[in-house]
Amino acid sequence: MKKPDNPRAAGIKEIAKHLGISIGTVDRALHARPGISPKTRAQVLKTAEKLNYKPNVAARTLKLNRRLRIGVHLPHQITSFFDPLRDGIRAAAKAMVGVNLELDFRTYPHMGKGDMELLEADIGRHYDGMILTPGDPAKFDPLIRKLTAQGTPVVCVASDAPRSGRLASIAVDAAISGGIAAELFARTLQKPASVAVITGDLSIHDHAEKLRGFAATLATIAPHLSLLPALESHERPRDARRETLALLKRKGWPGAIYISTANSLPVLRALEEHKALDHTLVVATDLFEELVPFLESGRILATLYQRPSTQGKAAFEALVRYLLDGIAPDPITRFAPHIVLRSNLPLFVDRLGVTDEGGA
Amino acid sequence: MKKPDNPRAAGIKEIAKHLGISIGTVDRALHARPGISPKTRAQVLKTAEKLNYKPNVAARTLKLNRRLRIGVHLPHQITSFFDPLRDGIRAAAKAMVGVNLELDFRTYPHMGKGDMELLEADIGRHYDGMILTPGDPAKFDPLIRKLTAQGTPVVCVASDAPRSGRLASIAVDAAISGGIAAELFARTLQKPASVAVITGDLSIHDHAEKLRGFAATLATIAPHLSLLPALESHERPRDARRETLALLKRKGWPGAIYISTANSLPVLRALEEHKALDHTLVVATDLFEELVPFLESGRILATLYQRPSTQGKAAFEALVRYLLDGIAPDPITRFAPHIVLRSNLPLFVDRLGVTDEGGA
DNA sequence: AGATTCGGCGTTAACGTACACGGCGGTTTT
DNA sequence: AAAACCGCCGTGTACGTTAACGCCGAATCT
Repeated sequence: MKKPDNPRAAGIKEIAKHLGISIGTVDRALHARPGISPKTRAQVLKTAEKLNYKPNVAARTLKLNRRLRIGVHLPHQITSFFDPLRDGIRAAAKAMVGVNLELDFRTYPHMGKGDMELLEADIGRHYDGMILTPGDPAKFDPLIRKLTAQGTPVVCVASDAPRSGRLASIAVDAAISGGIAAELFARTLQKPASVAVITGDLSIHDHAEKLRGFAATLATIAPHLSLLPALESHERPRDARRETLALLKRKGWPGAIYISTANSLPVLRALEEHKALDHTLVVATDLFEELVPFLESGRILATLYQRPSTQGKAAFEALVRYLLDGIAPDPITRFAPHIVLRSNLPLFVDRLGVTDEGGA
Repeated sequence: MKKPDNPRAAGIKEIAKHLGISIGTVDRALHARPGISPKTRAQVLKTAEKLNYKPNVAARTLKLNRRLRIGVHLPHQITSFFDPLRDGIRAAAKAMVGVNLELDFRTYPHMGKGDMELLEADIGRHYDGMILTPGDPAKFDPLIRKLTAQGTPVVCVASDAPRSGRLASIAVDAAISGGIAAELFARTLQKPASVAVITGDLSIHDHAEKLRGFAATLATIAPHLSLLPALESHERPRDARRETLALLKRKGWPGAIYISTANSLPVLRALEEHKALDHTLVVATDLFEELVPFLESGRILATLYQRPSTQGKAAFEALVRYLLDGIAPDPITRFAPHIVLRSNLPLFVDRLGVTDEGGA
C-alpha cells in the first residue's frame, strides 16, 4: 500500500504535524467545535487552506455511520411520470457509495387528493430530508415552511412552491416547455389558424407556467396563430374527453392542440374518434407506452418529455449533498425537456422506464 | 453514534459471527483468495447471500487508498465541443467521494493530426484507464486493442471504434441526429426542394453515421425533398467556405442545409454574405457563443446539441465504476441530442460551458 | 491557601475492510 | 526423529476521521 504522495491530498494529520499540535485540535478548528482558542483556530484554518486540505469522505462516512432517513411524497397518478421519477430516486440512492440511507416512499392517490393530509401526518416523522411535488402552493407553503423550521429540508420536484422556504426546486422549465410547443406550431402551421391548450389544473404552478410560456411565445413569433381559451381536465379522463369534444363542436377546428399534461390519452382518443388527428397538429407531454404508436405514425408531431427519472436523480442528489456536506444546491434547477419526434423516438423507447437520458 | 440496525446492511463480521469463524476467512472467501477450503468458502458465500452482505465502500476505499491514473486524450479543436467535454470529466472527478485519482489531460491539435502519435507515445505510461475520441477506426483499432491487452481499459467518447475491443463507447446517436435534422426539414419545408449536408470528414465513424441517418429518414418521410451530394469540410474553414460558395452557385439554391459538424461558422458566414440565410433552412450542430444570435433571430432553425459535458461525465463514471467495482458498463451508450430552438435556447445558454443538462 | 472549576489541548478507541503475519495440526523431507 | 513444509485459519494493524475521555495549568471560590 502506497502513501498518497499527492500534493493535492492533505489530511488532518499533515496539518497537525505542520503546526506541532494534535489532530484533535485540528478537528475542533475545522468543525467549529468549542474548546479551542480563536488564535489556534485561525492558524489551523490558514494552514488547512495552504496545504489544500480535503477531507477524506470515505473515512468520514465510515466513522460517522449515520443513517439518512429520507421521505418521498409522490402521487400514484400519473404513473407514467411518477413511477420513473421514483425509479430515478432509487437508482441514485443505489449509486451512492458509503452512505447508509433509508428511503421511505409514501404515496397518495393524485395531486390535490390526500397530499396535504399525508404530509401533515408525516411531519412528526422527523425525516432528515424530504422530496415531494407540491400541488397548490397556497396550501403547501405553510407545511413546507413548518418542516424547514423543524430542521427537515424539503426539495420540490416536478413543480415548485417558490415562497415556501424549500431548499431547492428541480423541475422542467414549464414556461419554456410551453414556448417549445408554440414554436413547433409556428414553424409547422404556416397559414393562419387557431390553437388550443389542454392542461391539468391551473392552480398548479407548473401548469400555469406552461400556459403562460405558450401564450407568450405564440404572441411573439406566431402572429398568424390565435389562442383559444385554455381548457382544464383536472386530470380526470371524463373531463378531458368532454372538453375535447366541446372543442371539436366549435365552428372551425383548431389547427393545433398542445396537451400540457401527461394525461393526454383521453384527448387523443376523443380526437381519433372524430377523425380529427389528421387535420390537427398535436404536441403532447411526457412519454409512455401508449403514446409511442401516435408518434411513430406521425399522428402527433412531438411530445415534450420531462425526463422524470433524471429529475428524481437530481432531486435526490441535491438533497443528500446538502445533508452530508452541507452544500446548499441551487434554489432553482430547470431542466430542458427533450423534444421527442418520430426520428429520435427509438432512443427514448428502448429504455422506457429504466432511465430517460436517451440511452444513458 | 448509532449502530446501523438496518437489516439490509450486513457486514463482514456479521457473517463471521454467524458462522463462528474469523473475519479473515470471510475475506478470503469473498475475494476468491487462496488459503481457504472449498467447503468453508461455499458456506461463507451462502450466508453472505442470506444475510444480504453489502461491502462497505467507504471502508474499502479508505483501506486500499489506491490512486487511479486516468489518461484523457482529446483534441484541442473543436474547442466548443471538447472544452466542455473536458469540464464534464473534471466535474465528475470532483464529485467522486473517497477516491484518490489523477487525471492526465493530453491534447493534440485536432482529429487526424497527431492523435495516433500521441497515443502511441503514451502506451508506455500504463494508465489505469483511458478516455479518448477515436478518429479513423482503421488506424485506432490496433492501438486500442494493444492498450486493452496490456490491461488499460479504454472508453471511447463522442465517436466510436466498434471493433477495437474498447470497454465502452459513449456518444450521441449519430444516425438519429441526422434523422432529426431530416424530420425538422420535412415538417418545415412543405414544398418540393433540394437539401444539402455539410459534414467534417466521412472517414470518421460519427460523421458518416449522421449522413446515413439523414439520408435514410429523408427518404422515408420526406419524398418531396431531394438530397444533394454530401460536402466535406475536413474541419478547415477555407474548405467549408469554398464548398458553401460552390453550393450557392448551383442553379436553384438548396432549400435547407444540415451542418453536421460543430464547425458551422464558416458556412453560416458564407451564407450570410450572399443573403442566403433568409431563404435557406439551416440545422446546425452543437452550441457555442457565436451561434446564439443566429438562433435568437431565427436565422437558423435549430441546432443539435451534443451535450459534451454530459458525455464526458458519463464516460468518466463508466470507467471509474469499472476500475473500482469491476462492473463493466454497457458497451454502447447513445445519448439523445438536445434539439435547441429559439424558445428553449435560454436554458442552454445560461450555463454555457458549465454544464449542458439544460439547467442541471 | 487549598479545593474546585474550566478552557484548551492531547490521547485514544472506534468505524468496516484489506492484508501481512503467525499459529496450528498434519504430512513430507533430511 | 527433528526439521521443514503446507493448507487452513485466527489475529493484529492500518487507512483518515470523529468524539469521548482525561490531563494540565490558570483562574475562581471557600
